[in-house]
Amino acid sequence: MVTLAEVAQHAGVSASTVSYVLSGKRSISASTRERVEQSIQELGYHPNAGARALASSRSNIIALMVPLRTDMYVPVMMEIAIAVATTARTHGYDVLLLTGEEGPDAVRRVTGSGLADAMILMDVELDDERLPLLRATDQPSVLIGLPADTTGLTCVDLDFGATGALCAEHLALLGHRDIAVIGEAPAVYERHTGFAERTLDGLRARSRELGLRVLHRPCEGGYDAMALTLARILDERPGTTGFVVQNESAVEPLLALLRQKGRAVPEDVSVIAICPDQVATQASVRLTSVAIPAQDMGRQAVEHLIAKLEGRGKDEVVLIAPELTVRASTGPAPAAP
Amino acid sequence: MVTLAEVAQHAGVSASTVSYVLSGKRSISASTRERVEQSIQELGYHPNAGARALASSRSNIIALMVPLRTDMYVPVMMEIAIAVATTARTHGYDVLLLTGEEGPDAVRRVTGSGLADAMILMDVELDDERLPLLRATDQPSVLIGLPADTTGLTCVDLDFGATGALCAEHLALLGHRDIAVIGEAPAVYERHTGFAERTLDGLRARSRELGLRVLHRPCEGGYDAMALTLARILDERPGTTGFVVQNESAVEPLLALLRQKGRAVPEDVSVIAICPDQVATQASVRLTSVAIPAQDMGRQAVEHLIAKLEGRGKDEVVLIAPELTVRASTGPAPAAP
DNA sequence: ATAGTCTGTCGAAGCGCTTCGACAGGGCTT
DNA sequence: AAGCCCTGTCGAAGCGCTTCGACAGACTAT
Repeated sequence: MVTLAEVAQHAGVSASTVSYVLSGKRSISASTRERVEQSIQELGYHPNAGARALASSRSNIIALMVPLRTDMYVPVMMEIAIAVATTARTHGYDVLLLTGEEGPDAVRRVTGSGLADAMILMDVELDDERLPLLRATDQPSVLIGLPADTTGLTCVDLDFGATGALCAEHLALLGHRDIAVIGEAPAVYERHTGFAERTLDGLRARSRELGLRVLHRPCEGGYDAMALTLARILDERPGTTGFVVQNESAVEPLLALLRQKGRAVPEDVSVIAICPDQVATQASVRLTSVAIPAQDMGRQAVEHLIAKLEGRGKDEVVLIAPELTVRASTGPAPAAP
Repeated sequence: MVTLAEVAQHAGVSASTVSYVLSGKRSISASTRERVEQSIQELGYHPNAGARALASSRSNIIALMVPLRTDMYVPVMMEIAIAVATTARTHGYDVLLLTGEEGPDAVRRVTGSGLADAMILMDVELDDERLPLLRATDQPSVLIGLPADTTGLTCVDLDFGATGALCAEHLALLGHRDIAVIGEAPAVYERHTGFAERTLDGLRARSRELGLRVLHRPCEGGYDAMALTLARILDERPGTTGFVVQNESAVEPLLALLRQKGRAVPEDVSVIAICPDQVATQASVRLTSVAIPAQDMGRQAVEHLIAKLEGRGKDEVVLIAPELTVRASTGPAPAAP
């Protein structure tokens, strides 16, 4: 293992000079800088992370807490995680992957040990146990998701309220009057993650203004659950012509079932999905959808975190504006029979 | 920040004693141990990761390199990553998330800086640029996947050859004679990741023994690509009655298309998927499938890595035996017309 | 010419921990 | 009773880096 001292000796300067070349915190003459950089190259020097962390009390590591359960939006989580990792690297940070398993203890461990300089939390619940800890520590953090009380916190999330409203608007504009919302699995609502409720609230509020009737049904993914849910919806509101689906694993079953029942998409019924673009374009019908901007969320979370680490940046809630892309699954409501 | 020294003072012992209580590397009397543990509790002490890494030259961190591209098996990757993280924690290790983006440089950086004690690589290509580096360093590593040359390496993977054979056997046993393999996107083959080829080789070899005719077609996911691929297959081999699908995003489109063409599953055609169980059970038909044991792969990779870190454990290739679960998508071949 | 200001470099301290050798004291053996 | 070996504890060195204050030398202002 090559050390700073060896580089210094090789370049004929003192250790501190090498350190300053590396950090740029003091001015160094062009000639020495070159000599040092040359030596670093030749010897293949890499600063020792532990020593650096100890001396500077900054680890250059960001902790990312991902949910342990994988009952929803797995590709989204993955995409966020990857976006976080790549964005962090462009700022010279590495990412430590924590699972939700340890819960609040993980927060204590990370802040206590100086393992990471800051953290990003995903899958935040409305009244998350980790929040008091985050507020108590002076270590910067960013949430991806929105808890009930955001005071003293920085949060990044899709504006799910606006997303719901956008869906309502689109369907209303096409002349639909009775719409159904296929929601996440009941477990998601019980866990109080918030985003599902916010979507629904936004959608309901806008629907009221536009005169839409809304029926909401949570739904486990899969064919059987969807079949049951759809049957109930059509039983209760046979005139339903618009569907908003917020559950990746219900999308394809829904399309198959509609097909099977002889209801053509988009001629007879319209379907909007709230899902990543990839899902929308690969479905059996190219879906009109509101995208979940996973990359953007990950990237913004990191940018805000870095801003806080550098003393810039304040607590704030960043809601990303939803965008609806019209594809082949929505069309004018059929004339009333 | 509480330090070792403060704990020592609080407990009325020396710093080294506290250290030995923590590490258990020397015997400590029950009474002092208790006193020290008490102090640790009271003061809320967490050892400083940087200092520990510097002094012991072990970071207690495992690096995990995940693929940057997300063109395939994303849920599998995620599941593996989570399994790695949780298993690592049970052994006292944390996980550093690296993306494939940096390529070989990431390996240099991690080994050079002592950021991690060991690494796990996913998405290994047959002739991966990172392999020479891994062989050159004395830092332990485990691959998830199988390169062309495994000498000096430890690898964990599903036995895709046996997986292919298993699919062939199942279909042959049911009386099918003409089968088609819907493979991964062409890009996957071009990248030489190996697993797709191995599946095919295993399947072809067993098919030859069993007298099956095999048609292989790579396929981008999605409805349109699948439609094209299926049309070509049925054009070339109209008598095809068995499908093996190794591409998550082709599964549902295939089922929809078959339905649309009036070919009933499993009465007219049988479909086997090579995919995680979750996908198989949530599809519009409950799919007979060979599971991709993501959790198991992640867990085993960590176990082997830990073994190497502890001096036990040797270079070896661990192939996980595939298991075929019969569900509702396969049945006897229809009588010849 | 003198004092004052920069610029570039160095030496030394110290970050919080692990670990090695030393050693006091108690229990054996002989 | 002398010598020995354990067991449990301590002190000190040192891991590789950052950073602070010091300072030599070159330059500017008076």
